[in-house]
Amino acid sequence: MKKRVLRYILHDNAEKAIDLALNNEIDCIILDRMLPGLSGDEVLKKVREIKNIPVLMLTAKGSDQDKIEGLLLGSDDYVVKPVTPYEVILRVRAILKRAGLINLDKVIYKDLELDRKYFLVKIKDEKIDLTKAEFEILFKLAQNPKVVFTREQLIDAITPDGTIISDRTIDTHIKNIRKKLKKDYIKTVFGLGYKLDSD
Amino acid sequence: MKKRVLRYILHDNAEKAIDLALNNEIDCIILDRMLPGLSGDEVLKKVREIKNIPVLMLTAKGSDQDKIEGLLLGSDDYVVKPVTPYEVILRVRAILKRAGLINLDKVIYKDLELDRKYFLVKIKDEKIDLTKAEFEILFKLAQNPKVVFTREQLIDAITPDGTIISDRTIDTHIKNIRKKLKKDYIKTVFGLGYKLDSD
DNA sequence: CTTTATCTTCATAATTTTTTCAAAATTTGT
DNA sequence: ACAAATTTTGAAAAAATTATGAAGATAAAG
Repeated sequence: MKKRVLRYILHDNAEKAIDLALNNEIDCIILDRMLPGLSGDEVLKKVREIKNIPVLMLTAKGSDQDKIEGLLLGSDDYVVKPVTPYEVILRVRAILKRAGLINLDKVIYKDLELDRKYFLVKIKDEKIDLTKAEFEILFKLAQNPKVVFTREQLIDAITPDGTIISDRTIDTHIKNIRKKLKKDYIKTVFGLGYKLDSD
Repeated sequence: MKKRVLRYILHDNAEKAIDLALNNEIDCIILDRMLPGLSGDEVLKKVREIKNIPVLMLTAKGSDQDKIEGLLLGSDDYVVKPVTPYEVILRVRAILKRAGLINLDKVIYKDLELDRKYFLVKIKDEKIDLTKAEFEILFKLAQNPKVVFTREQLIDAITPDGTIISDRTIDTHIKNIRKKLKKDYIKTVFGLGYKLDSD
């Protein structure tokens, strides 16, 4: 899949938002239902008449009736405020995946490339064979580079439910991953865990 | 996360409070259960019918039954009076964090930037490596710049429960932090402790 | 069933961090 | 300026954490 920049609209003026949406290459719209001027519903309708851009509807109202209305109008998903920024990100990712704009099974970090679909690890076109546990750990790290993961979090990535295994096991997996990727992508953060970072 | 002013309601009249909550951009409500006029529970119910604003319930009743009631009605947290102002602040911060309105993991002071999520310290885009104890101390100082912290308070920041370690240990940590950040952000207040301040 | 690969644990070595200590330097109040 | 109290600092001991090789346990494959 071609690499691409994701563009989005986040605007406090309805007319301008519509104009931007229709006249630019936009991948996703996060739409607040309560805009000054036109309502979010009207914006959605106007945009949809012309272009079929994925839309995440954001609203303060929380009744089921509202949910149904919003989805019927054609928004691709619907969240009720207050909502954490992280949740919004998750929803947008899901929408973009559905629309085929991004591939969540693939992660690239520097010259490292992981693909869950084919269970493949490449480093500059050179294939690396990792075991399942090793792959899952590296994938989790690569999904959020620079973020520190505790051993417990990494255990969650390799055991489905709350199976109980020792923290030391993660150390061993990390050791083996490091040996297979010659360069040391994984940095240990003393007392906390591991992260994927070069510096 | 965008910087923003936090707005709150603290009012002695239930009807006015409801009116204010519904017709203004409010981020959080601190609600006393015993209001003249309508009860706090009723206010909460009325507000929640329309808007989903985070609510901290404040009450004199202390039975478990009350706690359950309050939470069921939809308040996000619940404290029993008497309560210190500081505790209220802590609770509100926790609520706002949960609601995604503030990010407690990040602190910025002048050209100093701490991020707990990435366990990262930057000073004007230059990364600094701190140990866990050093990070916790600097984080606590940076969270409340200009506030003087005793060595005992700083010990609390690096030891989970009341582990007993010497005051001199803090001196050493401060020394090491100062060495790593070249500029001296930390000012010692003779006879009291340390604070983060330039003047 | 046997063999092989993978996962996990364990013990020890290596590393890093935390804490203490004591002498030197600084600050404060008289 | 002096004495008392407090802080700074470098060095070293103590504690905690991580790396590693080897070996046992488990699962997968032939």
